[in-house]
Amino acid sequence: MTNIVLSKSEENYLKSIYNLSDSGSKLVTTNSISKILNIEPASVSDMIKKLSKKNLIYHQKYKGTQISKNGIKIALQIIRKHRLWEVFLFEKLNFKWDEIHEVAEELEHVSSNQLIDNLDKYLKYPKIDPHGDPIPNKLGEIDFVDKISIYDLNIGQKGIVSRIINEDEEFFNLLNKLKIEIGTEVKIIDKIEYDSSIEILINNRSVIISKVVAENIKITKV
Amino acid sequence: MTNIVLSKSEENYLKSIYNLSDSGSKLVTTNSISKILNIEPASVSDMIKKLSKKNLIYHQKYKGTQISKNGIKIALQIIRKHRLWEVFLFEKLNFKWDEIHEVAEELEHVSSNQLIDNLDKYLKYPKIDPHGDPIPNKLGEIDFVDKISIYDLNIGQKGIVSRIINEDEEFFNLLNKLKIEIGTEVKIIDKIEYDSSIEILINNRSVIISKVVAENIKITKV
DNA sequence: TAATTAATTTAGGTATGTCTAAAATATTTT
DNA sequence: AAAATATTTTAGACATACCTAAATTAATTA
Ligand SMILES: [Mn+2]
Ligand SMILES: [Mn+2]
Ligand SMILES: [Mn+2]
Ligand SMILES: [Mn+2]
Repeated sequence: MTNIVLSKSEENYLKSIYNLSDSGSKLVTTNSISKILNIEPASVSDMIKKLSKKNLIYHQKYKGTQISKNGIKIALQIIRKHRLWEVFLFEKLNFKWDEIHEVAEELEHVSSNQLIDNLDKYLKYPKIDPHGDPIPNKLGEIDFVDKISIYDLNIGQKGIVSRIINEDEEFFNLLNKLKIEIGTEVKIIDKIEYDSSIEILINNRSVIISKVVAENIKITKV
Repeated sequence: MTNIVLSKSEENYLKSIYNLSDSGSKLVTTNSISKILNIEPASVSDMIKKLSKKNLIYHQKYKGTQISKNGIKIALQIIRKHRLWEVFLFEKLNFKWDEIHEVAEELEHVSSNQLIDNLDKYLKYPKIDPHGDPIPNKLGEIDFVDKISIYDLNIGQKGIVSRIINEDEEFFNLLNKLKIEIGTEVKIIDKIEYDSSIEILINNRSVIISKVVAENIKITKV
């Protein structure tokens, strides 16, 4: 139980690498990390060396980076903290959908196990965060996640919105406008060939959403 | 309303300088800052230069440091955050008296005005933290604080415990053992000349506490 | 396959916040 | 008022986490 202490930077890298790797399965490129963290590739190379030395990732020069078992464990704990804080901000402090992510990005680095476990209990052990993302438990166990988006449905099919991928403010504004939230039922009315946009039915209103938007809204088939 | 962004270090220095200065009235020595932050005097000198340049403190070489009006304003906001988080941890997350300070020391540096204002509202605008210290409001206004300790009472006088100065774990353990908390009534039975300790009555039990302990428990005269 | 382009790493540099050792100044003791 | 001691500052280093520019390697295109 030797609890390694990582810097805020190291934690952010680890979380990003985990997210980019599809839960640890894929190799991650230096450039992709650079883009997601807004840090130059040269600096990413530096940090990759550092995390490799700590055995949190494996790295082959010029080939790519893979997160280690231990790295995954730590990444999941950071994600757990991030999502629990998001629940807290949303449910208890009345933050809006698009306001929680940025603050959680800071709170996730406060390092106290007691803090996060008591918060978990206080929130009654939530299974998902306000965007529908699953919250790992204390042991790092995490629920299955819906992989089908609105874009994958056929005409006539129905789905319940279960997860919102993108956390941009712009995207949330659009969802608010469309009155789409976790639990909303959608039905595919038409698929428009011309620009791959999709006509859907929400609460008996018909709207057209672009392909990108449709792909960013995961659903459970009904 | 140009909100200056300070580093965690700068914030900690500013808070310490404010605390050491008796709310801004006294000059603060480099050594005293060094001791309280556990940082070498040479490093403190460096930071003093930095904060001076930002006009948060005034400094005369070899003479001492005074916190500026602006510095006080910022220090009070950090203290506000610290104490509100302590209330949250104590009341909502069931932390013990002696566990809250360390975690609040980290949470106080999360920089979101919305976060702290919503937290304040959620906690129903508490006036004091779990140690009895007053919480500055959004404008930095702070209530009068009791300056009389148990040690200052005469034999036969009564007081209500209003504030606990020291935040050491050891000290809290002692208070728990003595069953002293905020609101407890104490009455001075005797003053023991030999070692300046004091015999007091708590809930009809008589105990003897040392001078140091008596000085660290502030009271309101009854 | 050779040339070009893209991705990645290395080399060398900067700001921040700390340190130790030495110099400068202030305070206390004799 | 010297001398001794204590406090504070300066000088020079170091780790962290970034950067830009150049070198290396890989991938793509001609
Ligand atoms: Mn988020
Ligand atoms: Mn983060
Ligand atoms: Mn405290
Ligand atoms: Mn602090």
